[in-house]
Amino acid sequence: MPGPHKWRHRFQAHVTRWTVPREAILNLLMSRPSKHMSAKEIYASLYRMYPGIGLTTIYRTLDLLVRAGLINRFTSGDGQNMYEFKSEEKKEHHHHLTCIQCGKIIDYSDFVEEELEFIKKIEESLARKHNFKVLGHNIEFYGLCDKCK
Amino acid sequence: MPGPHKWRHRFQAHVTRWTVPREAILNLLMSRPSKHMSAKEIYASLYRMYPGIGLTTIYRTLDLLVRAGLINRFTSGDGQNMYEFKSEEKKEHHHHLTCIQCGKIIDYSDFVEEELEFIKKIEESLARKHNFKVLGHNIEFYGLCDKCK
DNA sequence: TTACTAATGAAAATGGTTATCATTATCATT
DNA sequence: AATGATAATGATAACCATTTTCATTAGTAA
Repeated sequence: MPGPHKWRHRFQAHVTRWTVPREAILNLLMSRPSKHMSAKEIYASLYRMYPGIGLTTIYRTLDLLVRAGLINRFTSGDGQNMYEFKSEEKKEHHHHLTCIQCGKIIDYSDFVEEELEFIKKIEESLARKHNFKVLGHNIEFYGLCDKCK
Repeated sequence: MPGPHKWRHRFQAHVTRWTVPREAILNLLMSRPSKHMSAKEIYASLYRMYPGIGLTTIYRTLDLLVRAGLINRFTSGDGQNMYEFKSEEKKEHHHHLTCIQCGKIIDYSDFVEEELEFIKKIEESLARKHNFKVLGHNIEFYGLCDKCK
């Protein structure tokens, strides 16, 4: 039986049952804010304490957490999805810098104000022009990190 | 034996031989600027005129074209890669709007000037701060299109 | 405590992409 | 134009992240 949890209620708006795997996965992601992990990495991290949790459940729970808005999903360069806990603080809004050589991912969070302004302008324009409801965005830069240059 | 081609020389800076499949694939992408196609769609489109071209070669050639800077690759919402001919005209610089419901992709190219300014600022900052050489970026919005709202 | 059924996990399936390798075709040289 | 070295091709199998299936387990309301 899983215990109480800060996010339990928010999560339960999206699913009916609060279970051990769901708590474990959410805890793991929360314990490392803005740390990117793949489904397999999460599986491996949890294996010692929860050997019973299967990869399938990891995937299903990550889907739920994304839908509940508690974590972000983004595609790393090599085709697999990465997940990270979504902080509520605006100052931690950030994007990713991916090295196309070694795959290293750097977070950056400069120009957040300007970016938000820019994004807002675009969203308004898109809504007007294409009658499109913008729900989110991905901004990502790629290139070569210091070691791979 | 493949024929002459506007991009032949540019392409050959990256590979040694100019072949029929390479010409066919490049021609197809060029004939539909800013049309997004998956490897399979390209395969299907070429099948009537070139039944001998295999999917493997499509993938390999697309890689080459991306490396040669002649086409763009981006990941569509459902995980597969999409390709489009990269126009040289700055005015055709654009990004994508993906409907998370039906998968429809809309190009938009508003605020290009502001965006380029914004991007440049970020790239400079990243280069300075992380000693990172920015080679490109992806900006993508997702949400609900008019039909799926 | 019970009963309902959502959630789980093992295994198999799926699907896009990549590796292998024998065969073919390009192109500099003859 | 013919040759030959080897880059490129294509059929097949392999790969690998993710999803589906389905029998079993466990949360929750009663």
